[in-house]
Amino acid sequence: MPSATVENYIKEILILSIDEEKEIVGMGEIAKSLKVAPGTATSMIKTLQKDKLVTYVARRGVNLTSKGRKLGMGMLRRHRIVETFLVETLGLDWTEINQEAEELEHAISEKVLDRMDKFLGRPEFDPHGDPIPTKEGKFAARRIQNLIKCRQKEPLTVKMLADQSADFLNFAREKGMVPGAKIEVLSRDLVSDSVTLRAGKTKSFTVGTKAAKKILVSN
Amino acid sequence: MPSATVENYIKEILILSIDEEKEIVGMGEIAKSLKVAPGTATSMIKTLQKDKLVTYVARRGVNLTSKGRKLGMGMLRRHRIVETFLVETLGLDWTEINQEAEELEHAISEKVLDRMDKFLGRPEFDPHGDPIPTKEGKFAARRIQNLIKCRQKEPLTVKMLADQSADFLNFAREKGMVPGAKIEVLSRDLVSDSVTLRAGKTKSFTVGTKAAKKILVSN
DNA sequence: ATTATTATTTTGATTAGTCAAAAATTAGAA
DNA sequence: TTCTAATTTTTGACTAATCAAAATAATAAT
Repeated sequence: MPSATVENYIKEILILSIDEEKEIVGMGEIAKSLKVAPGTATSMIKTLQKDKLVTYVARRGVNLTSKGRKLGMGMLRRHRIVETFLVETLGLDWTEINQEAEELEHAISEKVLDRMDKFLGRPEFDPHGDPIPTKEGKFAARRIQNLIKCRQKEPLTVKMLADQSADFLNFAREKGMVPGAKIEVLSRDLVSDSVTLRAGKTKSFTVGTKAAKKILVSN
Repeated sequence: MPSATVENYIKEILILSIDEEKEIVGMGEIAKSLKVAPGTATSMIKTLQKDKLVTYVARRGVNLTSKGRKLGMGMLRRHRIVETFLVETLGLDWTEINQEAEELEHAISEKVLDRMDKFLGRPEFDPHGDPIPTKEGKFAARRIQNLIKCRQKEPLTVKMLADQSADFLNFAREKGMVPGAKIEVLSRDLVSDSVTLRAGKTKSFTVGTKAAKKILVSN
């Protein structure tokens, strides 16, 4: 049985490699995202290598083995099912669930996880719109994402508005961003903290990144 | 924040002191129930003492301080709410929940616990019939009832047999209905004047209402 | 091509929790 | 009471995970 620490390292390496769309992850990134000293990461990676969860070339980086990838996907599955449960069943706010899930994901047995999954109706996406891996470790085909992460200059469909305040919903409707509407991201600029987009055939407009994160779309 | 290990020691000391109805718990008992070497228990107790969770006199035994008792009751509360959730919501069998709860009780935040408690309707007893401490660390009073009045399809604990005749006591013992035994009422039928029940995991059987009134149980 | 900067790895220490086995103490039996 | 047996405490050692700081290697800058 891998320890909670091992599970965290593997999950983090998987997330980093998905986010940056590359196989090899640098030692610095790992240490930084797990908030440990760089030397700690190095020594931990060596034990992960002994356990055949990663391959590692000194001063190059780390790569998940298929065993490691399987474990990582399992952790992502746990994490996201737990998050979904916290929002759907217990009514927590989706801004506070990550922290909670971070603890629970290590404590929950395969059996309880499966029951929870069943209870929730085998959801495919978590409350952030991220896909929940299947038991076999594969992602569901479509990806629900926000306007910061999604690809640009591609047709997208609004799936959900992750802010239920009347102000926000009114603004969204006014601009034509209702669930089901077709929109497109024209450009993004993190310096000016803005995203420019067009809904349907209307005039393009610009929103801040905070608002953009609340607009969930699928491709 | 106490570690999971500390939480386990304190919970176990509380359980032992409740079970045996005495304040002071011996080192041997602690080591045995936690399955650690005796020396390990001794050294751990010393750190618990430094944290003011127990008082300890060498070669005498261990006693919870009010701080320790509060923590212990909190753990019992966590454990029992989680168990209730596993049975009520996820449909696990009440024979397998202890192990699961043992892990989850350390990972669950106060907030999630409270939401879970609310979701379950603030239950007073767990699936084993043990009382769930309140947030203030007090037990709800147990309700002692006979098999006619008690609720069906719920685990119950035999408390007392209200007929001291040898015949009746022999019959009861033969069926496994000794004080402390876990039983469950499967069905009641006043027309045929009978109550069907099961003691532990044995085969179910049926008794008349007159006998059923003499079997006192608590939930 | 050197030097300066940045990233990574080593080294030596620390903490929590554990065990095995030796030493000490208490309790029980003769 | 005195000796044996059981219990408890001490001691020394070990593992997992961590950090700080020194040593090393790779990258970027001049």
